[in-house]
Amino acid sequence: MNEQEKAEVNLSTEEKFKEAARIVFTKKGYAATKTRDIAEQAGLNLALLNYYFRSKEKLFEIIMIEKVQQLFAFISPALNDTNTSLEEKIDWVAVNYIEMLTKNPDLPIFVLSEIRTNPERFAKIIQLNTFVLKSHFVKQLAERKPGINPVQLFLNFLGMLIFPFIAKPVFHSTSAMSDDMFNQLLEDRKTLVPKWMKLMLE
Amino acid sequence: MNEQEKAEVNLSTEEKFKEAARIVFTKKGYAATKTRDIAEQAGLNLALLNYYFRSKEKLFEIIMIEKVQQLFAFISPALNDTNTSLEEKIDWVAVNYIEMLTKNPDLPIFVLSEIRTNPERFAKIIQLNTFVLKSHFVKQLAERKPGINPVQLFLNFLGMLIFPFIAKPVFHSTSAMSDDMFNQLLEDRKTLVPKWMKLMLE
DNA sequence: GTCTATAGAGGGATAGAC
DNA sequence: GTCTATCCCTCTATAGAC
Repeated sequence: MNEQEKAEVNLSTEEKFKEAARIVFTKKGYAATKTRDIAEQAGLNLALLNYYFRSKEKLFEIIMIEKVQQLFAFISPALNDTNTSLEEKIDWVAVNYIEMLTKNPDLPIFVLSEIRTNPERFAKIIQLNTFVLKSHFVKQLAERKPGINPVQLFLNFLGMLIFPFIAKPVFHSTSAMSDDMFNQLLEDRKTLVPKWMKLMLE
Repeated sequence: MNEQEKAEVNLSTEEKFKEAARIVFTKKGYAATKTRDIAEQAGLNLALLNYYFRSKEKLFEIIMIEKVQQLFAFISPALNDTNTSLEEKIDWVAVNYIEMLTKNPDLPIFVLSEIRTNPERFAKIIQLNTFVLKSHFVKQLAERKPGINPVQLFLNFLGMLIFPFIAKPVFHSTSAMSDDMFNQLLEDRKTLVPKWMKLMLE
């Protein structure tokens, strides 16, 4: 038994539930997830879930806060770095965001569809103004292209990074593209997206 | 009572259920929708739903086929028109797709998240190869930019059109943007997206 | 902390009267 | 075709033994 296996076995009961909840909630969404699914995934007794987290709803909120952070706050420090140029931000975010999303391909559609289903719940979690829409990155966009709403360019940037992951299930369900082809496409995007963004800035 | 009101009142019971189901399924998703919600929305007795459609699942499939058609097949004829240039296709699709999605803003995230939750179900519905990935549009992209996978450019095009609607709930839940601002942004996109696409083709 | 058993509510579906 | 009443299963949550 290696160190990682030991670590997994030695996870606290609470942490085992959270890890199981991450997997099941992300895959099925809140409404379609049964507490029994989570207990089974965790290999633990169902009654313990309520002992540790009081309710399905409370456990979901814990996971959801994590996931929203992961999706939005991941790029926030880079976007707000006052010491980097617009081009440097674009290059860094494209590569690192695509890598993070490749490891968590269901993350965007999970978070965005749960927000749509229950928007009120998320007003408190997301501080979009601070993190993103008033970021240094958006200020730099506004300076570079004064005639255009910087949100337009920001949407293009995020869209070009995130949309392939949103559309992925369509390719999959139709067998229109193999996993290898899709991964190659994403790998190419790490350099292509910055190239296209810079075209839009000229 | 005007003609339209008459038409609504005179809808068949079956059609009233379908109209109610469109609204509720699209807003909440399959798992979170109760058959009682649909009956209430339709102003009809719950037992009738099963009389007409046998089950929630069967009613959902009927609505889902419609919605998938609406999202994908809407642009298919334009993309497969052998008499129009690449630029003409881009111009037409951008304007008309944004207009259709403005009337159905929940359509993309609804369809894409249901496909993710249950991919098998959709293999039969979507003929992506024919409709989209092997379209005349993609062939034209491949000819224009021989060095690059045309799917990359196609993803950018669809992403720039669809992503704002996917991200809309985020702006909304954070009150980061008013409805008017968002609509103006979409209106501007009808000419901006074609402009950006043509930059990528040079 | 962990288990079994079960309460209690919700939701899909149907029987049967009209 | 449409209604009321209700079946019955599933799911969340808790009581209570260990």
